[in-house]
Amino acid sequence: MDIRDIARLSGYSLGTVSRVLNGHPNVSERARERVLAVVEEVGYEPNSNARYLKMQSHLSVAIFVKGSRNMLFADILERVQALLREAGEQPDVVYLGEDDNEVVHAVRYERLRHPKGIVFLGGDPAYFKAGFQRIEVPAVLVTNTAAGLGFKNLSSVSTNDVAAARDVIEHLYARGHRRIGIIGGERSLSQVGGRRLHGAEEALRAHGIEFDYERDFEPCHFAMEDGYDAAVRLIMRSRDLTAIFALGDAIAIGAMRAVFDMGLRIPDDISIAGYDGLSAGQFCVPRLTTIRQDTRQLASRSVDALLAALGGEEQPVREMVPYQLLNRESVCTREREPVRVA
Amino acid sequence: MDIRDIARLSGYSLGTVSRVLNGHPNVSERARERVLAVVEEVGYEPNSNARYLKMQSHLSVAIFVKGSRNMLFADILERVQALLREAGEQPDVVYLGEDDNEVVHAVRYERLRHPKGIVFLGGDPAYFKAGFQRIEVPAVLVTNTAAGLGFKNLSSVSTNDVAAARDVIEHLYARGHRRIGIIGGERSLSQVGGRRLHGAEEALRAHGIEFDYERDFEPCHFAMEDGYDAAVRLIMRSRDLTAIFALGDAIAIGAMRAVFDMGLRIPDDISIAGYDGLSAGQFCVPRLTTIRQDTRQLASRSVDALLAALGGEEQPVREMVPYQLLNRESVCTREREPVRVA
DNA sequence: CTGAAAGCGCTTACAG
DNA sequence: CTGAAAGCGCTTACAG
Repeated sequence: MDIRDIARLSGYSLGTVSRVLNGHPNVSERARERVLAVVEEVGYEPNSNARYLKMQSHLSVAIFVKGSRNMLFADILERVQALLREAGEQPDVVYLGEDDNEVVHAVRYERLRHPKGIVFLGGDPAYFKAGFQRIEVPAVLVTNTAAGLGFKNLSSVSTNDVAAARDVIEHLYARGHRRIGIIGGERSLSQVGGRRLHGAEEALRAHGIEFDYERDFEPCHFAMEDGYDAAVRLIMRSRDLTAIFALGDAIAIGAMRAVFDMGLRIPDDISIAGYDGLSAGQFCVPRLTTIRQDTRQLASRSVDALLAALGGEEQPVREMVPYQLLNRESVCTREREPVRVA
Repeated sequence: MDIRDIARLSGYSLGTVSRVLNGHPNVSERARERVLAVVEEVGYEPNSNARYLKMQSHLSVAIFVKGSRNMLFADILERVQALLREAGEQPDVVYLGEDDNEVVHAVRYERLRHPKGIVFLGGDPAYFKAGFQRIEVPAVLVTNTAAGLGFKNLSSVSTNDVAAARDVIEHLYARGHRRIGIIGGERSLSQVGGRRLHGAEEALRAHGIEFDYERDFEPCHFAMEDGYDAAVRLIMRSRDLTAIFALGDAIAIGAMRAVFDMGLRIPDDISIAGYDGLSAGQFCVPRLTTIRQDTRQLASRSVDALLAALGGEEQPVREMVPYQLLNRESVCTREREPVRVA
């Protein structure tokens, strides 16, 4: 069943059928109705390979997701897909490992399939800097920033990680915490973890506290297992910590269990703050105090930016979306230590 | 840069270049080397649309995932994708809502893209029964069974939900629990929830307990939020319950928080058992007692089955993969109630 | 508004 | 082992 059959069945030529199918203006109402009726009746679907071959492009947009078990991305992905579908796109999603180079994958994909646009859920600006000039279609980086990279076809929508991390530290500091440890991510400034770390360090310094990376920081992947191990290492090493800032909620949840297993209470012995606002955080005991990234806006602004670019808009968007500190139960106010007389 | 350029540059004809690219036997070693060298040098990548158009099919396999926030599926998906890639496939993943009809989507997709095979992560046999005859390529249903449907091109790899649920009840019963409530899923036998429910009911009956659906069952979606609400409703209604079997770990985690919020202790006042073996379960306090579905085997057996079918194997596989009851901390032994003298 | 024709970039019998 | 040719199912100038 191909377009020629529809032409035959409808009594019109192949060209006219194609025009109807593609919503071109120059077709009579009669022709349109007739063709559509036949299409409907026989359940015809155009062959996309022929279509894209002829049009020299893939009609679809590709979504690269960095880490299939990242719940934050799962959440955003769900919305991005729904939005894209509403806009008539049928997105392709490709999963990558947490440590994969998304830009290398995208370059290969673009050559192979010629998508009309790309969205990156997560990504490292360092990779973009190195290889993004090879990709030519509009793209948008979500949850990380493309500012300063200088690519006209790369938008970004993210949370202000530096400011949000600073807020977490302020929150902790205001509640009397002075010995604060941090777990998660790496020190690389191009990654989200690195920027959160940076914001935290700044806030600490503003209060006259120099953050000691050797003693009070443990890098780790964004997973519960890793958070657990990192928390154990950190606490064993720095026994006087009164609070831990986990750079992701999954990490925080693992850390909470670690603290419990070490016979310590949360938040009384050690307070814990997370980052992301995963829904799981509100089911923890105690509920996790954290930064809520606005997945709804992250998704909708990203799709808006991509659609605009697809529509011919030349100016990329570099947007930060509002976040919110969720003050829940895993952080307590620290009583001032009694002054000890020597 | 297309195949004609490669022909020109290599001094061979277009047909020979194509044969080299596709690994056909009838090409001289000289030609192969020369062509490959040129391809390498100019970085040529064949146009997949032209290729698939000509070959009348898409070279890839499609993966339909029912519910993008389902961590069990996320886990299986990761493995399935890796395995497929190792086998040289570049899978397409399509996300569906938890309540979508995956077969309708697959039929449409097949018409449009002609994948060479399909894997369904989750799915309702009732939908397959109604519409799967329209799909002609090999497919495999993961985590649910295709037995009894009679489709030669549909394999399935799943956990024996009936038996596993029965084991959960036995576990609870052996620890003295007699008043057991169940939350999650629906009563429809074709869905996994329904089958777990069925297994539980059977086990209870074997001990002379008739399960009261009106009083002791609360259906719900497989998410923490829903588990929370369902647990509240159930406990309010059936105050004498000593244990709750949540038909999914996400549900269980929500239920644990609900029990806590109602001022009850786990497992002392109410024991909770889950199903799935999500890694999050081991970070709960207390750690969740649950059924571990073997995601590794679920993934590898599914890919094996699909690859075999793609290779010409005509006999579909209908396989159950071993599961394991993880006896952790959320279920306690119930002391026998003291006999009350009237 | 409509039709006839060219051509997108490949693969694969068919000859040789 | 290699080349010339047909054709996969579409879209889109070009005429009319």
